[in-house]
Amino acid sequence: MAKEIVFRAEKRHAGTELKDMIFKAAQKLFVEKGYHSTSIPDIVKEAGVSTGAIYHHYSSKEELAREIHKTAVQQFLANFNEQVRTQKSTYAKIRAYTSLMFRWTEQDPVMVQYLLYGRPKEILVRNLTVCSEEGLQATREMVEQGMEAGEIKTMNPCLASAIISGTLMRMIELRLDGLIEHPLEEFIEAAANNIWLALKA
Amino acid sequence: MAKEIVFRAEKRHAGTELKDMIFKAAQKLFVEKGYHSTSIPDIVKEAGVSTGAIYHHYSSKEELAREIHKTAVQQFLANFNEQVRTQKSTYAKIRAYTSLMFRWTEQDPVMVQYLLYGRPKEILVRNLTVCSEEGLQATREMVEQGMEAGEIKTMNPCLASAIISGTLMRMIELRLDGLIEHPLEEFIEAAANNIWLALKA
Amino acid sequence: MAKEIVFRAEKRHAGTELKDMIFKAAQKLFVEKGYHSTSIPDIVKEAGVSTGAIYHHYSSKEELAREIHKTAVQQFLANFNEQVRTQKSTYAKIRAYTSLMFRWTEQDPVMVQYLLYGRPKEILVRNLTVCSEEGLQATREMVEQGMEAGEIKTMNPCLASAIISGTLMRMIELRLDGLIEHPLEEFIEAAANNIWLALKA
Amino acid sequence: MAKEIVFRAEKRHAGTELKDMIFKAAQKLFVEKGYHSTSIPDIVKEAGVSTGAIYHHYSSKEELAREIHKTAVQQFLANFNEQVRTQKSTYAKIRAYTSLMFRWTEQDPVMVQYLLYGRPKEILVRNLTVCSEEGLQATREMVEQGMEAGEIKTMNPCLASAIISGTLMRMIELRLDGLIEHPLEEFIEAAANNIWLALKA
DNA sequence: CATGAATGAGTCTTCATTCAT
DNA sequence: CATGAATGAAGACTCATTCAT
Repeated sequence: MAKEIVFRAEKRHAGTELKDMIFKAAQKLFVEKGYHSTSIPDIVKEAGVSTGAIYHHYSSKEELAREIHKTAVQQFLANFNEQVRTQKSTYAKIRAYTSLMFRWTEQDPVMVQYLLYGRPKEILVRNLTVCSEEGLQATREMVEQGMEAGEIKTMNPCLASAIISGTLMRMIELRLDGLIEHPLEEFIEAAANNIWLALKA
Repeated sequence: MAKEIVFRAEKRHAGTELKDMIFKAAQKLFVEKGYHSTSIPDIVKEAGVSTGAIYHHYSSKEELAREIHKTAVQQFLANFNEQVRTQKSTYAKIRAYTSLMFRWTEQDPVMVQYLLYGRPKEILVRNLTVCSEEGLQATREMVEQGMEAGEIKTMNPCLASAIISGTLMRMIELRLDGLIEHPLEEFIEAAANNIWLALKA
Repeated sequence: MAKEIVFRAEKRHAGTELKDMIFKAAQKLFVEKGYHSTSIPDIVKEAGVSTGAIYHHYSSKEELAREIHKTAVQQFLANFNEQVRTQKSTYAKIRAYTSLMFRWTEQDPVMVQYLLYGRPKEILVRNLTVCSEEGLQATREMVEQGMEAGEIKTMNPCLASAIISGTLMRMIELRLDGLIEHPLEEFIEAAANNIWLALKA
Repeated sequence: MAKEIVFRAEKRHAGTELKDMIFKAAQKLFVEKGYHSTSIPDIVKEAGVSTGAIYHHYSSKEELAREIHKTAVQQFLANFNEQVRTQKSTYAKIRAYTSLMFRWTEQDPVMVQYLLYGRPKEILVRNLTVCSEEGLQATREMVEQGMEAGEIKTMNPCLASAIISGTLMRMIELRLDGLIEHPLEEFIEAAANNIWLALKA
């Protein structure tokens, strides 16, 4: 329980410090104020770089947003593969998934917020959060394997996925909004167990 | 089961047809393209009214968005009070809640979408969807009464609420995104039952 | 000295109270905030009438301004003819002119302000205040008669007029701006006498 | 008398040519058409720059107007200090003041017009022309020193100031309005002398 | 006569993006 | 690589004016 869990956050393009400063400043502002309310001048100020520098590293504001999104997704998937997929039983997977998301939220709320709210509705063509798209795939796969193995009862996979990801996302949302005051780590056990009650064969 | 359920959508200020046309056009566009990507000229075109008419009825684009939001919330609460609160047992309430939201989604997806995604993050100060704020209150109350009555097991109320509203919201989201192809009505029974498994004493 | 001096301010179009309310509200606002910063809605609020009423009585905002201007000029000329022109000696005329303007300022600052600042530069084609145009004529005539009579020394009539009207206007301006705290009546004697020193033969 | 008098008009921020072009175009238009009747597109056309350029150099139309005003005041004060304050006798000062204003009017009527009419009534909070505020201070000081030195008779200083500045302003006004057809330089001698008659001890 | 909802041209301003230095 | 002045299309909003009731 005391072993350190490291959340993957690979360095982007080593050597380009400026690019990283821009990335972080933009990520912070996009989450804080939203994509449209964040102007290039805002990022310029926050990152302490010049306008030109931004366009040197990203072809447009949109690409910058997409890049941040992509990074969030990649981190999510890497973490999921490493910590969730590797589990044997479905229950263990659900517990690991819960643990992953709750811990990550406490550790890097900005990134998780981007994953949840960064719904690039007005940016990207498709209208899905990470948790709807890549996260959905991952959750669905987990559910279907669980059913095949007879660990999860026969039910509509979408419903099963919705119970898992819906509950987790909602808890995170409540925590980020300040409506839950305790660290989410305290709820890992209970959340996973109750979700399991709804699904188990 | 066959009795017609009418969703409350009271007419605003009879006689002000234009106001209503503006309201509906804006609501549609805000959901479709998002608040910031919807310009006043867009609304003008969609509603077939003049720029001035919009500002005659709403003091600003923001107030227009707020008004739409408020209406959505009011309808939600009215429906909730009428259809859910009146139920006796907690299970019946959860079932009624599920039924309400799933049917409503099929009947007026635009309004429900506004309730879910209309998260006026960049508009209002607080960052909560209806389902986080008013909806949260409603769900929480339901949960706490259920616990007092011994129908729901003792657990963190936030978690219990998250299981209920998270699952419902996620199902609706998947449906609105086209990832669930069947009408949500088909899932009322199953969703309510499985949520109940996670909560019952 | 105690006899009541009445400043002419004939009623406009007896019977149309509304027109008068509009006139007064507009006059007040034009002086307070300037022509361009006063909107029709502003006048509607101040006068407590409807938009339509304004356009019923005046064909446009500009005409309203012109009407106010015209009225101010007419009052000025009527007062001038009655109180100044009737004087015998040039000194008496200057004294009467000074008295007229200073007393009027104390009695109806709004009207006088309109006369001075109401420079309808952006409204009318010509760029002259009352005091430049009609007032100029009046002053000039006074000056030229004084010269012919040998009371005023031979000098450029424009310069003579400028000394008279310039001094008076400046005093009024300082008073209206609050830089002179005593009523202008106290300065009638001194102002007239000193102006006279600059002009007398 | 034939020595060239140079009116101070220091260059602003060398290297920012555009800023200067904007400044001059706006100054011209504000004088010609008034602040409110001059639109940003008007300035864009007149200056031959882009909209953005204006906002790159000035934060708003209002700030632009204020900047022009400030510059006019600064030039006025610099000229006043250099040419008027340095004179020994009060008569010499009045003569120098007259000379300064009349010559300046002929040389840079736009700037002087801004000083006189640029009354930023609807822009600034206070309602005073340069000649009412900074100019007033300057004139008043001159008058009070003259009285202390026994050169000007004892009288209300406001009245004395009004005689001086009122006469000058009025002459300039008449000249700018085309009612005086000769260059004001021809009137320096006479104006100063007659003003002096009204004030001398 | 009076009303005030409706109009739409025009206003100031912002901001993503480019490019000469 | 980096800068930031310059661009201009597009945005939200205002307001004088009209007209059906």
